[in-house]
Amino acid sequence: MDYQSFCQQYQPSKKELFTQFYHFFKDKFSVKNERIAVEKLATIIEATFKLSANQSFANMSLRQLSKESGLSMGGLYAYIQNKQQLSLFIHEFLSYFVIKTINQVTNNKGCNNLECIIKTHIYLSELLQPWFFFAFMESKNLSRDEIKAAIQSDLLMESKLIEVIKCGQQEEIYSTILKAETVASLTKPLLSEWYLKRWKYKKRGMSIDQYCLAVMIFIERGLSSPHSLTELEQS
Amino acid sequence: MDYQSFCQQYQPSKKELFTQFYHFFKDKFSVKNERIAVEKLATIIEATFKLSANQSFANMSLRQLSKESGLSMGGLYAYIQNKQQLSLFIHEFLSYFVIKTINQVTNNKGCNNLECIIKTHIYLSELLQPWFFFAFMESKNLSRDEIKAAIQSDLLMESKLIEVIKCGQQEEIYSTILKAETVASLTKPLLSEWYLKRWKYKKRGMSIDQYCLAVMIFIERGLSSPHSLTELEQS
DNA sequence: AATAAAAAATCGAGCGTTCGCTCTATATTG
DNA sequence: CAATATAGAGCGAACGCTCGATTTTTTATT
Repeated sequence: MDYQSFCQQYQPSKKELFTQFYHFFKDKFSVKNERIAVEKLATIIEATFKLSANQSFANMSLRQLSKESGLSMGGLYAYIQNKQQLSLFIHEFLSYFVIKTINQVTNNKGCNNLECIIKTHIYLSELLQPWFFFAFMESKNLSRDEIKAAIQSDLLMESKLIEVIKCGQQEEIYSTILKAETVASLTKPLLSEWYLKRWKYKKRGMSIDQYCLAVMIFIERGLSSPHSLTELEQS
Repeated sequence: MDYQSFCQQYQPSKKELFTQFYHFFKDKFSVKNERIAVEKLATIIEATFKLSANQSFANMSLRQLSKESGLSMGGLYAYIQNKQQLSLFIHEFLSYFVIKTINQVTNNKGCNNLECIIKTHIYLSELLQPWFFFAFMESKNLSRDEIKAAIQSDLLMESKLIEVIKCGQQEEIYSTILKAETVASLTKPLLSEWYLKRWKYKKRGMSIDQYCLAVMIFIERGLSSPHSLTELEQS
């Protein structure tokens, strides 16, 4: 599986994505016309990502947002009840969408190896990069319960990682020096790295599939050389 | 070297730290009495960390800050010219302090191996955890030039990592499958992980030296088992 | 197919509040 | 008693948000 084939199967169009978004929070919007709502929601959310990336969500004013998304203040408030709900919408929908996609992928193919789980997450974070970036950087606005809900996709990911690592350890493909839980915890920031520092790898000319390959090598054998490993075995 | 011995040599007392802070920006403060200034600066900066961690720097009002630090609005403004300068002070001083300490450590001992560099950074980020956390999460307030200055310590760290990895590759201790630059880029988020998710490892009962050991094993050999490596060599 | 009535969607000036910040009066210090 | 440090009410600006007026879209009727 490479990024291109993943896209063909799982990449939603903008319209599809925000149609799902609309239905997920349907009763919260005063706008009943789906066609209009989906279109406006897309511009609002994308404007939110743009402004938040530049100046953070807290520093973004709703006047700026209304200007950037081409709506008036009143028009904006047909889609949100208040500012912090906008942040909540993004967190909640992303968590829902990630969980859904991960379950889809792991059910469809026999996705019970480390490479598949890791690629799925990195590919997904590429498709929804602004969402992932926002969710990581703007979690301060949430209450305790809201955080708990938004973190579910993260916990699912971690449990999937632990599962396949433990499996590999039982089959003696993987070392048991480090606990599976520890390896999973150290793997996660390698996944976040891709959507947090995307400009860095773009600048460096590293493609997403090259990055995935590097991460896989890094996790599965690190810096170990044939030479150094014989020493390790002796100790 | 373990954390305790690092602390004995490099941990500054609160007073020492903020005395350095005071002198670094001396001409920017209207308060001339060092004893008073150092004490007040400590409470202001620590209050900033506390409030920013809860609600982000942007959502922190200066009225909250003055209350939390026990000063009036006027008193507060004897130490800062404006709100965003407070954020800038923290970024600039941390960068200065990190560069200074890394240079100290790498000069004192022959610190030319990966373990020493990595431990130095993790230990330092433990000593100054709120500073590192703040610098990571609150970089949006800075202008382009200010970012460029604040990022210097990061670039120094990366270049040190690349240096020792290349060295290990030349000595054939380390594999050359991944470029040293790539390994360094993947190593950095493992260092950030410690100060970004510190509660997670505290909850799990993992000490800082256990974490360092895990990171070293992860980087130097990943999940490779004796069994799997013979396969790798054949391919 | 044209048109009128009803419903839905949008507008934007205006409300009360809070913000960053200032400045003079007061308290503290050497 | 100077010089220094702090207090906190007050300023204009910008904030989140509301709500009656207006425009756009849908529905009903000819």
